[in-house]
Amino acid sequence: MTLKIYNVLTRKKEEFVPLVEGRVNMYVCGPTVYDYSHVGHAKTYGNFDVIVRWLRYLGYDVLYVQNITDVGHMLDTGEDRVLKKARQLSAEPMQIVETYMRQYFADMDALGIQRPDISPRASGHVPEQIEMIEELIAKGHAYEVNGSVYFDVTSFPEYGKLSGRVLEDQEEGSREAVRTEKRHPADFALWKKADPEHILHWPSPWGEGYPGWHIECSAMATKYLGPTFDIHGGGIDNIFPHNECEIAQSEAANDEPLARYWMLVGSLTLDGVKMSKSLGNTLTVREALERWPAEAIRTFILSSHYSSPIDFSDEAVEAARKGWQRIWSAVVLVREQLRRAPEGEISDEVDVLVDATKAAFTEKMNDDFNAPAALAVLQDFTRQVNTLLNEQGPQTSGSLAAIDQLYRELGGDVLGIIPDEAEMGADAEREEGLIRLLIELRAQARAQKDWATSDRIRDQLRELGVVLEDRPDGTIWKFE
RNA sequence: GGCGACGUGGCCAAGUGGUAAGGCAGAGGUCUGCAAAACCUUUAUCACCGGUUCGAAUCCGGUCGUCGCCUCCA
Repeated sequence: MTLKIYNVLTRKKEEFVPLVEGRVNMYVCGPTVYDYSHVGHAKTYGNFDVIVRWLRYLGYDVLYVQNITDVGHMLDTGEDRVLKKARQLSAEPMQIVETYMRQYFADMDALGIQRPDISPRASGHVPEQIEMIEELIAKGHAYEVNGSVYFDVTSFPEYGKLSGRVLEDQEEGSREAVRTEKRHPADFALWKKADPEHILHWPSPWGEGYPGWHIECSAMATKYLGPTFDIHGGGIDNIFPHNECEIAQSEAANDEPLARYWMLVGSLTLDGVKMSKSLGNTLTVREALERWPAEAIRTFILSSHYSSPIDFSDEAVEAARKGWQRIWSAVVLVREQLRRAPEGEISDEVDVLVDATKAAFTEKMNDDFNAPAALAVLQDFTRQVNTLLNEQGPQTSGSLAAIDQLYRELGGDVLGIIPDEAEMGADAEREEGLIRLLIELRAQARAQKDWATSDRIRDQLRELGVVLEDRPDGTIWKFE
């Protein structure tokens, strides 16, 4: 069974063949760190998180690079995003960058998104960027004007091959000052001369200045992954001009294809409207996490294919949360029963079920990382597990362990929606002991048909976020 | 105007040639001291029109509609 990936470059689903057997070099465009990350970031990096997890599950040795943009990303007013924020807060630009970069990692951590192997920062790779720009000038792909350097798009005939845009169709940009310097309206900045008030700047062969936005990705990808690597990812909204410019720069400088497979994820809208900094309708990851568990947000993100756009709304996330809860409840039940299960080998029935589930799940994920279909496999599995536990007496420890293991692998390691253990505080053991004690007392009350006491314990625990469920074989509990 | 997606049951969403996965919501039922959970049953011919084919949600053409990008955004 082989992995297939939809390659945006060829607009076809292709069999994945890495450059070096067993190894995957991968680059994903990262965020500009000048504000809190929002749920759009959660989708993009959550999607790639599962993609990387699946590649690793398949046994690939993955090197995952995701940049941090901390300089050069301009607003349409020509201002640097970071500098603008710094001025607003009367802070050092690098202070802003540091603050939001830490916050970005904290937010992604909270969502269970595994960190990239390398998170290179643009400001830390200025020499590499200058070097690439010099190479481009030397090869006739770039030219200098008044201390700024622009890429000459007419020198790269394949410009537009990713996004399908043709140069002649492009309308001219609106930045008058910039436009007059450029030979062609579609030419883009590799290096910008620093204005006197622009406090973030570096010396270069063309005077004091700073790198353009696109060049960082080309320079850093080349540095860490080589001139050609396996997968380049990012959000579909960056297909033009950013990704297109990356290809032009890298391929013009290195004389080699930049990436073999391009994977772009669909955008996220909020209540039907595209979330954007300029519109101000953003929902931050921290805000979302105050309302839903990380696993529920992940489940929502994974409930449609990575390449599709999704609409974030209370109802949609809530529906996903309930769907996730169903799976999680089954996991809790399995683990609870495992504590006191009779020793024994795995039953034939469970053995077959687990194998079939794994095979179905693998088939879906290998088909261009079809997480929603894989999730459905897990839902199907859950229904069968519930039936088994409810209607067929106690299962052996071998069977329960196999079921638990499958949840850990597919639900935990791959999809990241099944925690290893229920999240508990520092006094976890004491807390669990207290809950079990209360359950025991309640069992005594129930035996004496003292429903008042019994219900009081259940109701008050519920208020504390502990849900009790009475089953024929005893009471189980879980956090809400 | 150009480029690119998309339009599947009440909602979300898989499925890209052989008579429609899954989740949520709804209805009925089983179980239960009650509750919760779970399980069972139940709701679609795939925007519309035309074409190709023995056969299409799935391919081709057209119509209508939604969205993204073309300017900062993951």
